[in-house]
Amino acid sequence: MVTAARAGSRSPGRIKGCCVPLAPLLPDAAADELAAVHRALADPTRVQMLHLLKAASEPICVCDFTAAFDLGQPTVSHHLARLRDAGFVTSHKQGIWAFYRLRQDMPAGARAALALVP
Amino acid sequence: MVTAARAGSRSPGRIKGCCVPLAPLLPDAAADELAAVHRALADPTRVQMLHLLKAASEPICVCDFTAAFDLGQPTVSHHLARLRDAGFVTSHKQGIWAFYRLRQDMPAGARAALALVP
DNA sequence: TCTCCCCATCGATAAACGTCGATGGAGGTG
DNA sequence: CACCTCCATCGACGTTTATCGATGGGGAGA
Repeated sequence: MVTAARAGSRSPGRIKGCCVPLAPLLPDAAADELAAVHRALADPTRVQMLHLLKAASEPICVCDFTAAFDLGQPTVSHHLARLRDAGFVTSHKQGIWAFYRLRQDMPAGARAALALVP
Repeated sequence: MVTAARAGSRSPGRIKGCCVPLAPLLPDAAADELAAVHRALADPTRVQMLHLLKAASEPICVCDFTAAFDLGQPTVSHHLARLRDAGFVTSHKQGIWAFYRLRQDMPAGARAALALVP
């Protein structure tokens, strides 16, 4: 309702200066998914992890992350799991070690967000 | 330390299959700032708000957001304040109403993140 | 086999966050 | 003036999140 009139001048039915018609909202699923992708990048440690992975030519093992971040190993594992759940990385075990790399078939939203990381 | 040897073949001092040299980390300030920008988009309501603002040709008043989101007015105000603190929007009061619009001089990080919102 | 190392998971704790109801100020309208 | 609307802030509550220490499994090496 309310067909407008922000100009404040003529035009009847609404002397009020607000209540412009708005664009339709995004589908809830789209907004939730976008928010989820950004939540994965909402922590400096995970930003750094993706930065390292973008710069690396080979998969990086958890022990390297643990050495780089001055954080406990369970915390590092936790962050990597979040990046994996958000679709940014995959892991594979090789002998004793677990290696993480950027996913090749990264979801579109994740790929776009990753482009913002130096 | 540890000059490498991922190939697993020759080269002494490290038969281990991990511990590749990593790229330098981002400056802490850069990682924190990036994380802060993404944290602002880490909620579906704020994603929708930016979506509406991108589509709007004029500033949007708080009462419109309140009507659009099925949330209490204090909550809407809270989200808008977060978007402002993150550098996405500015507000100005006009009579009784408070209008929000995208900042023209948006920080580079915010501008890039905003591009991900449809 | 026994032992050590790497790592994912669990449980706990403190901080941050989203939401609400209540309050109060600023600005129109009568 | 008194009254009403709009909105920012405050205090509180429940949920999520980041972090840690402890635990346990899986693989390598002695």
